[in-house]
Amino acid sequence: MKLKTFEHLNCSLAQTLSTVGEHWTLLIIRDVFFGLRRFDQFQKDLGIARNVLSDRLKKLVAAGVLEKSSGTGHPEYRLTDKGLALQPILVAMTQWGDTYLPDPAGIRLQFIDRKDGKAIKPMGIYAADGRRLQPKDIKTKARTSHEHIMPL
Amino acid sequence: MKLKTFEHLNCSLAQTLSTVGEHWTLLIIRDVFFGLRRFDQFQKDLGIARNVLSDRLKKLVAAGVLEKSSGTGHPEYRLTDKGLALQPILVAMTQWGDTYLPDPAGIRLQFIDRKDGKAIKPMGIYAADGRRLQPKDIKTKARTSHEHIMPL
DNA sequence: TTTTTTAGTTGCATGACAGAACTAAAAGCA
DNA sequence: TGCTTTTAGTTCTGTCATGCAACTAAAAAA
Repeated sequence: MKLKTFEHLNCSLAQTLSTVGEHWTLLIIRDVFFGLRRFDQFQKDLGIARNVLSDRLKKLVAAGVLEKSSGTGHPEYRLTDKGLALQPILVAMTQWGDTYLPDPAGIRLQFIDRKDGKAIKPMGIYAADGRRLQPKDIKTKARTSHEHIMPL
Repeated sequence: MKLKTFEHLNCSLAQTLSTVGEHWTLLIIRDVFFGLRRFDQFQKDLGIARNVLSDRLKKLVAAGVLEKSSGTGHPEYRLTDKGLALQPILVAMTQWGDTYLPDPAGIRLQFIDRKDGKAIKPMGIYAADGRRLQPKDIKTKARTSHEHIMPL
């Protein structure tokens, strides 16, 4: 039996996971944000099997998250706008890991605003006027049906 | 060969993915945010295989993301603080899906601030003073070594 | 008590992944 | 130019993970 997809759930989170939720996928994208561009760079950095890497890169290009350079020379992979827009997800996951699964030796890395050299505002959910919101402060309006305390 | 873990990468993103990056895991957590509490509710809502659901719930409890009610009565699963802190990740993934993998019938759901009924500020990366930052506006300081344009 | 619902576990078939070996094109070098 | 090395994959094999159905046991309902 094939691996079940999430498409039967009409849910934006499920759609996102169908695109970038497979094993290794977000780490490959991280590497591209890091500046890596080529097959062997990803392979060596992550220690991923070559056949799996090949499969993931194909799917990411097909999904419009990565762009593969065409023409002569060795292929290079870059983020499209769609791929760049994943940045908040990656930063949020990184900060969660830093907080709840810390390295005993200390914080692994910090995100810095180039302009003023200060740390970015921690990822979180903010109201239109800038107040920080907690899970219970939020409700959702669904196109289809009912409201929940905090449905996703 | 076993499924390779990400622990050889000393990276907070990899640590997070080791905890919540498996197939189905984030959708189960979404369901708990939704208010679902019990085994069969998750199973019916997601259509996940029962053995896999059983495995994922055990791991999430062991990781401290979910809490299983003890004592008499049917077991219930709830989010710990560690689990509640995943909310920004879920919202960011939901919004990315809404933007880049939209439902032809329109936006699936919106996140609303209970206090004023307004939509939340879109997930993104903000400077300490509130400016919105783009990928190239950010650098990182790593404990270990070099700086990158936007390493994660 | 009997029945039904809930929460799992077990067993099997197949797909997905890890690892190594192989191939072909591109790049570097004599 | 020809030879070698690097890069970017593909192919092959064995094993793990997942999907599905059937089974069990405890709790709840009747």
